[in-house]
Amino acid sequence: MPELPEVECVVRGLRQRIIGETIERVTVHLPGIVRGSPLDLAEHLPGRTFRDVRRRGKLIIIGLDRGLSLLCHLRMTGQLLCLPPDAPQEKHTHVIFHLTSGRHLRYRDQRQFGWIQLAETDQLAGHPQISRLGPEPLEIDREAFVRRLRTHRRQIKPLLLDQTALAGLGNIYADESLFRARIHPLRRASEVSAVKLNRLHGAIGEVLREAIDCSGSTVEQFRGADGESGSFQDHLQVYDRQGLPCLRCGRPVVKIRVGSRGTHVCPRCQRAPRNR
DNA sequence: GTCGATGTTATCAA
DNA sequence: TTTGATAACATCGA
Repeated sequence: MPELPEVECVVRGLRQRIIGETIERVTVHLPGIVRGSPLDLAEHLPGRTFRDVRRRGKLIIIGLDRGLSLLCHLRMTGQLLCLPPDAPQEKHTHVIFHLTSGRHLRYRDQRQFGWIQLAETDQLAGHPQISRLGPEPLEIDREAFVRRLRTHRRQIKPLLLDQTALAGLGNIYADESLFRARIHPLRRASEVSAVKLNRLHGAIGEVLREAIDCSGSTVEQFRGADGESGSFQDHLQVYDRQGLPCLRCGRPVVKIRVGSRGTHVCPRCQRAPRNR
């Protein structure tokens, strides 16, 4: 669930709530969630203070004092929640950071695909999770975006989902962006016209910004850092609208499979490539 | 009960 | 270079 807009909202929420807070102790209930040694958390974190919270692609980077950082990837169902200590401990709560104010920073993850990792702040640039990421879709300019995409012969949707090509898009916003740009997801990137790639750059920026303004999409169970839901799911134009009329032309939206991902398209607005 | 699907990504084989 | 399958896991709906 959490793609760039959702992760951005979590980051903003955390920024409000944990900067300046100090960690008192850490309890790890499911060691598998922690990359590296889970014992390191309990050993190195007490006494550290949160300095800043950033995002790179879908990765959350939490800076602590004295040279340490905490990386967190939510993958499918991860949640980072900053809550009062008396908030009921929900199912699938795997790690709890007890803060000196008494509040808790809790990591929850139903499917347990996400992870937390301790890293040295000055080594972050070379960290494999970070160094291989493509450009930020909200920062790359139009020319560079077009240049970058059209060098690939791949189908455009799997390319958009490839975090080394562009960092932060997931299934929902890939479908929404392609719909807005009126590009069929099976089109080879190298065969999409410059006009349409330009339009795609604009569409991605629009849809991501709108989603951030709506606090993200709560499609399954996404929630921000204080447990709030997003509302962008009410603005989705194709995602999960199979069988419903296209908002542009009225023809039914169809769901197909692209690169083994469920994919939503309007067959009239997004013309399929001839071959296949 | 069983099957298929679910927003992510790493890895392996073709 | 690109693709497809598989796997990690829990849950929901048909």
